[in-house]
Amino acid sequence: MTTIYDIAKRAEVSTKTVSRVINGDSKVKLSTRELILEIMREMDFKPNQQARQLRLGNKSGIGLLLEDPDSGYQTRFQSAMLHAAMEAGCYLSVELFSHLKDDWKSHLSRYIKNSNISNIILLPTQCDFGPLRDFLRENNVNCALISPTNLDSDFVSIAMDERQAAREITEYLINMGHRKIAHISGHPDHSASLLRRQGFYEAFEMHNLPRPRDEYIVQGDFLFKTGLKVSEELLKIKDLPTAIFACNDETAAATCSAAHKRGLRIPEDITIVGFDDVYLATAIWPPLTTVRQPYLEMARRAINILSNMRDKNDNDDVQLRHVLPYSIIERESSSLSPRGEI
Amino acid sequence: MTTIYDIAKRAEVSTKTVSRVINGDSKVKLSTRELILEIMREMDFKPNQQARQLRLGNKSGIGLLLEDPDSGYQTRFQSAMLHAAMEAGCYLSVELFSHLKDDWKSHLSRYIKNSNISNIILLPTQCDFGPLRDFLRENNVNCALISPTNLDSDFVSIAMDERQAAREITEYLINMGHRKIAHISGHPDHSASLLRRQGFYEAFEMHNLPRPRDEYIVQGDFLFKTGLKVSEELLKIKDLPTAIFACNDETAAATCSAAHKRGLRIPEDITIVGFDDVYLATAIWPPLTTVRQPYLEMARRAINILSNMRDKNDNDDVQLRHVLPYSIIERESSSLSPRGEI
DNA sequence: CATAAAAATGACATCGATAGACATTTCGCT
DNA sequence: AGCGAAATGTCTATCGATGTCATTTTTATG
Repeated sequence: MTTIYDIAKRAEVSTKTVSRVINGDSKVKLSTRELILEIMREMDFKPNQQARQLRLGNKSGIGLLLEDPDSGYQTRFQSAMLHAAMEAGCYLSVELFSHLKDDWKSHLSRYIKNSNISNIILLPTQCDFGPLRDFLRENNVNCALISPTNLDSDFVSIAMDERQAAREITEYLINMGHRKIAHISGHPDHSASLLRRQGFYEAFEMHNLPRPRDEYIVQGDFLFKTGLKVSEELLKIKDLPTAIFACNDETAAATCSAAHKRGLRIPEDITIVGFDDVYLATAIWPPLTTVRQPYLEMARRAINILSNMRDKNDNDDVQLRHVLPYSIIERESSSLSPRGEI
Repeated sequence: MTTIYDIAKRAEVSTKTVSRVINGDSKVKLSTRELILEIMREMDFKPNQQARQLRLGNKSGIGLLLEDPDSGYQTRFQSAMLHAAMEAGCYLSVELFSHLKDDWKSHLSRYIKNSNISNIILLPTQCDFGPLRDFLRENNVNCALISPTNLDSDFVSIAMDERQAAREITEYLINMGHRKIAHISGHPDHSASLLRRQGFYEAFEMHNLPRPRDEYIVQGDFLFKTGLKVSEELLKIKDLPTAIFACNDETAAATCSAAHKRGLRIPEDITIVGFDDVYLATAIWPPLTTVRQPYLEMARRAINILSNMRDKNDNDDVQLRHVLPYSIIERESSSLSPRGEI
């Protein structure tokens, strides 16, 4: 293993000077600096992080807690985070974690210490679990909360406007001539479910249209399986809706399956739109019209904030709340209302 | 920060004894050992890994290189690896990595040094990239190769029998009465493509059936998009096959889409089967009959081998080649041949 | 050219845990 | 009581990099 001693010897300087060069510390004569850099390159020297961080005492790792790797939403975020980390030249440590297990504290504290983590990114719905936030706060872990329901006075939150997005995609349906629009909502404990449903209703209000009847509002929970069950029920209604806004893409995909099963053509017979824009959205037929979460942008924001924070001491001027723009992605699962009338 | 000094003080023993307990070193009286363990638990003490590994000089991290997080296969493996790592009580560091970029070496060497990696799990097709293997070998990184084409005398390989699985699922189709069976093969550079196609042909030979005509064998590349294109072509053939064996689930899903588009019912009009059993397989309608890769079993094997290897010095007795059993998962995308005859 | 000020560099202790070489204590047993 | 084995302690060097403070070299100025 190459150490700064080897470099120092080759460069005929002291280890301290090499250290100075590594850390861009005080003034080192240009010629020595370049000589040392050249030698470091030649010998493919990378300072030992263990030793460095032992001495400096600063933890630096960024961790991402994943609850359910089967969820398209979490998968998408994970890959966006990995990309963003690569761009930023830092490393992300991904860990499966569930706050529902009763030994979550010891699990987490082991993880933090072993992986030298001082920054953690929390996804919904863990980002809203109070005891988790408190535990991390007590352990001096910085957090970035992705789309939290409740803000935190210490931690940065990065989100998109779920309600507005839901309103906008509903308005899109209204503008396509749809009036009989159903909604399959998400898990009642997730705030996103509420926000998306609120946005859905708002669109009707803004267009001075009556709210869809209760029959058209059914309860899902973001999962494909449940989506399949409830959408099968929904499609048994005699007076079928002409469009369905599903709380997320998994549910929308399930709705497509249910529609296919009943021999309904999409979008000719029924329009189906989703939310999130996960991979699944383009891996089914027809590809889903949906709301694209700004995954990469959110990931970049999170990674940059967290990796800059450790440099500064004054974290006071960090903007705590970030809302990033989403976009509506129009694909082939939606079309004009078949009757083309109100 | 709690150190062994704090523990020693509280337990009224020397740091040496604490160290002995931590490392299960020489004989420590049962009562003192338990006292110390109890105090460590109480004070939530975890030995500083930086210091420990700096002293011991043994790298320990296990890394997983991901090339394409959009691939269901890689996603599945990743989540299996995370699970297995959690079970084994170790940490997995996931990193996006492409051997196609020309700075892959420096990227990798930075990664290895920064994350303190001494074990890496390679998925197809990176596990067959010679220069990568050599580079890791030179850097004293232990590897576990998942489903490699070519074995390695230094590295463990963990695989399933792709050819036999392909044969078996084809036989399944034959036994269901299908004779006109098409195959969409994978990317020509992946050995899995070849193996799966060979298995496909083998099934016909074993049943003394003529090989399907060339028209029925088309070239895909494992991707949904390509699958959509080629399956659309395939379904234009006048004499349609009654079953299609797609090289993987993404391609099978695309084939389902193409079939839906043409108004074909699955499985009534056409049977479609995939390979891999990724999430997508159950997130489309109908859910796919497919071959299940033993993800978790392979992950466990890989993690266990790698994390045990660092304990022993004699790696000579490690079994180099592991072949794990797959299974055929029958779902609703397949049924008896519509004509029920030969 | 002398000399103070500024710039560049070096010697050494230190971070937390470990281990080697011994010294010392405790304990069970005859 | 006394012996030997087991248990534990003391002291110190070490891993690789960096902070503190002292020292050397260079530069500027009268």
